[in-house]
Amino acid sequence: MRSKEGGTTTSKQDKRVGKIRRSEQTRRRILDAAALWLNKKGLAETSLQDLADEVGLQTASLYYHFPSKDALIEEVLHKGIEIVYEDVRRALDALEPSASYRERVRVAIAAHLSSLLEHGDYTSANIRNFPLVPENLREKNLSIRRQYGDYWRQLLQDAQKAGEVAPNVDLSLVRLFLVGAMNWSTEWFNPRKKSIDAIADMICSMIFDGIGPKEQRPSDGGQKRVTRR
Amino acid sequence: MRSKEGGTTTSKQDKRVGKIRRSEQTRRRILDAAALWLNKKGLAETSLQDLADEVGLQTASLYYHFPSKDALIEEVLHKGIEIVYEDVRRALDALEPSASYRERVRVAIAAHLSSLLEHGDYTSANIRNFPLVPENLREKNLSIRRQYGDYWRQLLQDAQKAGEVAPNVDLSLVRLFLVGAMNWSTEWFNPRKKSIDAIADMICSMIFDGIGPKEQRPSDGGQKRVTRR
DNA sequence: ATTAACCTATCAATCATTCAGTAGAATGAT
DNA sequence: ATCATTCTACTGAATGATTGATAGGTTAAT
Repeated sequence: MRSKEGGTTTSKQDKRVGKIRRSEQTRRRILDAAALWLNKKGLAETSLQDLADEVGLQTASLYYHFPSKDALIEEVLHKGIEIVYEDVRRALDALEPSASYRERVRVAIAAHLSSLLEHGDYTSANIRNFPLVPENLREKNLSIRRQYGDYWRQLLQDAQKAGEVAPNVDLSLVRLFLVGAMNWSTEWFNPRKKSIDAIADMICSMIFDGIGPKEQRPSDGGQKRVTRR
Repeated sequence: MRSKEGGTTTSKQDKRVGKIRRSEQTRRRILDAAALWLNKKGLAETSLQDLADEVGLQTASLYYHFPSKDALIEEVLHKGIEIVYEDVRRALDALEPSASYRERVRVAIAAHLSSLLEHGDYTSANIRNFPLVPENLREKNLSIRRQYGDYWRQLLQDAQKAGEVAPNVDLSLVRLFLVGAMNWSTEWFNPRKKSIDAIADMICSMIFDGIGPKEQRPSDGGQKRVTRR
């Protein structure tokens, strides 16, 4: 997020050290407004006029901060996955190394859902708009999307290697299926009905144990088997 | 599909009995073109100009067949779910009454996927555009969507009553999860990689048996338990 | 001769974008 | 401390292109 461009703490003749550049603020406000509108109305019904109104500017002023509408949208979309990716990775990194893979998957699901449904509009704006956004806007998104996909792939592979996923299971289908189901949650999620953690729990046991009737299964308490080698 | 309006076989002064009205054909072609564009480009980038070009008409001519763009889009969207709903119901009705619920679910999944990925653009146009389409276009869709949801709800409830789904499973989450995952398949499905039937099979056993390692599970052959009372 | 099916021409509205300007803050020179 | 200059952040007006939509005319089949 604070990576590119020297930005606030530039070296040469930037006297306002601790202060944030004024334009940085409105730039951010424009992006926020765009994420909001993209998420609520979709790209089809998000005009620069709408964004300018939301921020309290003239449409022409947006061009001081962004070279084009496409560039603006692109940045919102990029932030979208970047945020999910970071959230999920951070959540997994925070786990103890002894955590089972089942627990890891559960945490990853919860983090993805939380990022999608609670943390602002960027993530959901991305997920909801990406499928039908013009190709030229998608291009810059593809690389980081692939990275995120690989991250999940790796997680599931490790789980399988550790014996926590049956060896005959097609991981790529599991991944697509799981991510798809999570992404679709923007369409039905209602925070007053069920918490994200509860949903993540249920999805996890559904994925691992299935919904079929259990036969004997000696009720070993479940997740604390710590199968690492 | 053939419900409203007397249509082709009207009573009074309609001489061409077996023949299809000329306008019916082009009307259909317009709808087809709309479904195609909606699916490929999305509503944002589907203009009446595009549709007219695709069909070989002038944009003004579209207004002979439809009162407005909204009405045209609405009809495409409506046909969308209508088709899935019918496909799934037909597939289930074709099963022998002795079929297990697991088999029923498998067939329902296959039918939904097939309708979504193989049978023309209407279904996928609906699924992909609905989330971000303006509200006034969604209204007429909601009723039939709810019906289709109820249909799945009923199927899963029956399965649970019959003992083929564990009693403690939250069916509404299963349904939302399953439908979401299926609907997302438009984003990744590749017919050359895996057939729809194969995918349906895998999803089904994933949902019922889970991906976790199997313990003893006496390999009873599976689906032929016929639990109908 | 009537009607069904489509066309030409045109409409106002909205779209993203450009450009010339400007108020006010920051800067530098005195 | 004062004044002139430069730069930042924005405005106002206008651009051409495209949008959905309307009105009136034309053709072809019955």
